[in-house]
Amino acid sequence: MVRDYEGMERRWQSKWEERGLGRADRDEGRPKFMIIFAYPGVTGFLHVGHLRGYTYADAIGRYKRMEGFNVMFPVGTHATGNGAISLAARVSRGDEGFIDYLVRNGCPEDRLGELKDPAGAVEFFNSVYVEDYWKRFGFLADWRRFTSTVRPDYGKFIQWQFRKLSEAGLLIQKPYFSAVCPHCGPVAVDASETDISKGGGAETQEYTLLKFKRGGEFLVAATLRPETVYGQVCFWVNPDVTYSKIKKGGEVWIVSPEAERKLMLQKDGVERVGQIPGRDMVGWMCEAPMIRREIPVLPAAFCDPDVGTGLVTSVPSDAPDDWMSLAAAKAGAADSYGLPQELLDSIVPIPIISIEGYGEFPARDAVERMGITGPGDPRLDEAKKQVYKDGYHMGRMRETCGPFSGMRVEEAKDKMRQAMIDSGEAELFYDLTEEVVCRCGERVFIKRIDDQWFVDYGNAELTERTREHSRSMDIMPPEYRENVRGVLGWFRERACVRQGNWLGTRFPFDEKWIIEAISDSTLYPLYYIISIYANDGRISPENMGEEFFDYVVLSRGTLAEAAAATGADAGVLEDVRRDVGYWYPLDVNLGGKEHMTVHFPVFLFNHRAILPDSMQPRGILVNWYVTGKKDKISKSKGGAQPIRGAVREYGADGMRLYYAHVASMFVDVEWSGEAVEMYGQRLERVMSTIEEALSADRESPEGLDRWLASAFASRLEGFRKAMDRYDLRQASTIAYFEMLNDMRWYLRRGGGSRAAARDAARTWILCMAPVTPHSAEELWAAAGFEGLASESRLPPAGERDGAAEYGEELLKGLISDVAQIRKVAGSGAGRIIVYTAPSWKREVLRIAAGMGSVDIPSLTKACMADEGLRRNGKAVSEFVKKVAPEISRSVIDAGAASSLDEAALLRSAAGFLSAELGAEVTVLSADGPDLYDPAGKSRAASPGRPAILLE
RNA sequence: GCGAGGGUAGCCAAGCACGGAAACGGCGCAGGACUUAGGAUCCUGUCCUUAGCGGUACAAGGGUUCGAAUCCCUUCCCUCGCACCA
Repeated sequence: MVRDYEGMERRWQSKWEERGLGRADRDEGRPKFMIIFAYPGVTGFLHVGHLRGYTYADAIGRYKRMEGFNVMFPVGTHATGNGAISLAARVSRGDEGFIDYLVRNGCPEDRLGELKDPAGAVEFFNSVYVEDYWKRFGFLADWRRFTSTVRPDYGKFIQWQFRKLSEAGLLIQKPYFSAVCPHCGPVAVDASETDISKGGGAETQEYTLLKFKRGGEFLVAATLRPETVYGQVCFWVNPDVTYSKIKKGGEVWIVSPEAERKLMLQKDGVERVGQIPGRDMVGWMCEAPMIRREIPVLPAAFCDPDVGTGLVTSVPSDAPDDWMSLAAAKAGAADSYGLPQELLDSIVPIPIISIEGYGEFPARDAVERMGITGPGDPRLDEAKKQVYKDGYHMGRMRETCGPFSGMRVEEAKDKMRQAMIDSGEAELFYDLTEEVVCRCGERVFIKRIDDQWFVDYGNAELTERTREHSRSMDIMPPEYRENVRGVLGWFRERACVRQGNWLGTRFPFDEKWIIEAISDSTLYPLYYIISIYANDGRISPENMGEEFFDYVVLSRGTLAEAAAATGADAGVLEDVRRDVGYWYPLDVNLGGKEHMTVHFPVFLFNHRAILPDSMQPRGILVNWYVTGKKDKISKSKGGAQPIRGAVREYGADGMRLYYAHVASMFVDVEWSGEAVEMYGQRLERVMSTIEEALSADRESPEGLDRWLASAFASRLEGFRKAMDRYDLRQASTIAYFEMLNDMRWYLRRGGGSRAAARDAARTWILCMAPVTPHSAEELWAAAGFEGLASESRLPPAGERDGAAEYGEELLKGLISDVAQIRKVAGSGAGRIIVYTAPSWKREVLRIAAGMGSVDIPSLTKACMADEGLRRNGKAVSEFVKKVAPEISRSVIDAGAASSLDEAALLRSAAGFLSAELGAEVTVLSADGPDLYDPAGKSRAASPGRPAILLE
């Protein structure tokens, strides 16, 4: 049967909407449950991966609703930053590739104009997320509470958050080094290149500037390896570059013009006082820092004026470039400068670091291994990295390194740098590893920002209190529960504001700053409780000053005071306050694994820093990704399966089931359309089986209805347990596989009583409702059950019937055994004889069932006390030896096995068995008189495992 | 390097926090059923052996235990994070 997914989905979605199922209103008589997922950033279309986590949140919310909770599941978007700005800019300048991407994902061409404005882009995508993704997937969210971080009311909340952080003494100011465009202000340098047009792979490196004294001036070299200063033997200058002399703090420095420009952004009072060609510096002597030794200045072409300061100190022992250039200079490359040969000869490398696997000069070993022969070799870069990496992680300082001898390189590096900074021989300097160009076309540099604000997440008391609280939380997966404490521990100050062309909230203490993207998106679950009042106009942003939130969130002051201070209606204020008290704390914050090191820790910190004990979050749930064939199907690459097309093709329920069941929440899954299709078919089968069950109307074989009820009671119990620990996969296995098998067995066995089938179907459909709600409603309506499945309660736990379950297992086992035997025996049998266990064996099990713990000696003893059994002593003790361990391991349910009349059951099922096995089935009791048993099989018969003879 | 996680049958993937039946499922494959036909559906099988009850198995090797994929130790291999990116 081909179903019209979209029509069916829309039909039920509008029913839910009519009934207001997603709406969450305070109801003090009912327990509440509040769940959110970390809202997405507004940077374009989402892909099928994002819906994985969102679907989990909806399914959990639906389940809780069906268990009687008043559920709040709100949604929103995060538009802070420059995602929307750069998006708008790309549309404005007619970026073809980007516009093509938009159109491919379903953006109507006549709406492209709206996207030229960042605010328009935000609104456009807000609507895409809500209408095309979340509603289309059938989420029962409270749409009235939708909010976005760039809305004015949200901004008021964030400003309040920062006032409270300040109150708690957690806002601090100190200098900070950030990538900045001279026009646009601070930019994000990352692989997505949203702010920049070139250099997304660049990293910020911390150089140590080393000052080499010559007369009253300093030649300034930049190094990443301050630990190598003991190996300095000469100094490199590029003879073809004209260097700048700059004044810096009363000193005169010589650096490249590029470095001069960079230094002006990072140091105070830098100005140019002269110039000098590099050529003129060749042959100078200068005093190296730390070692205070005079070393010569030599020419080297590899000195790039745009890297560091364009001047380089030479440590040939550990720097492949230096090693090659020194060799070249000695071999005559420096001849034209008239340097005395004795001087060149006197320059000999000094071994300073010992690394396992290397000799006394790691640089020499590296170049030799790679077969590098000259200074211009491009592989020198790789050699450099290798030596650096090995040296840093495995090296130790040799005895040539004065007080640092014997130290591990990792440690010596910091100590030596600090020592030189303290003695005034060195300073720090930051630079990007490659050229970075802003979208506006300007070059991006690292700039010092003096009055940068930070949130002090390194605060020891806050850290401790936050860790303490995290211990009491429900955090999944369990590894993360442990790990999060570590993450909280290493968190330090975090820059929380920035300048430039950014969307976001103004920093309340200095309006030139805008609060950055993490800081404004971690306390926000709380705001969903309030956003509804702003959205429907009961409160306006003007009412939302500090006193407003102080009152409604922290219950500070009196209602009258709050009403007077805020200008808001007192009744409304009181409602908001009571709402907050009712809904908070948040029960589950669900987010992708990328949040583990940033969002979740800050989420915990902010709650702990600002809110009282009673409002601390209760749970965190982390979901892993859906990945593409090769790499992550990221938003920025745009190549992922668009959601619109996918949901049309596979159906919302098919995709929801795929997400829920394809793997545990805590592993990455590779997207596969085929797999989704499989789940669609699976769902189809479930539906048609339920439909078949609902239409059943015949008499079931004796006991089978009791079995069905018992089986579904057991499934329901398992389903609840799984859902209660948010194990959607296990729950789905039960609802879409195990229940299906049970029902199919029931029908196959000839079951079909109307009442029993409908009862089971009711439970079954309700178990489907969290993950595949549309299909569930469809079936619910077809069955004629009252109301909507989504607003029904899950039935209470049902009664189990051990004997009935045992009996059906017996039949399944028997069929399987016969098939096994047939397989190895070759041909099929004409007649099947089944021998049930003799009554004395059942008697043994009956005795065992009455005992607490069962072991061989005690069971044997107990059996021998029985006169009837004692007559059969030898066989009994043998049987006990075999069966006692199985009972104690609960392989066998002794109670059920002994109480069931197997012979009667098998005889009554003989017709069924004959049909199933395609052969006449005769049931005999192993202790019957005049037993027909030509092969002596009957001796093997035991309860639960009848003996079989194929003829 | 530091921190974390993992290696399960042809493939994907549960189980491992609380050790107890060759190890949930799915896909693939094989046989059968239903069919004009079937990529649809249903049944059965799918480590070796064998008329079902045996053997060997959960990266490799040791250990603890009556019993280990599950606990401990060693080795090999593979991911991920290391920050200002929701």
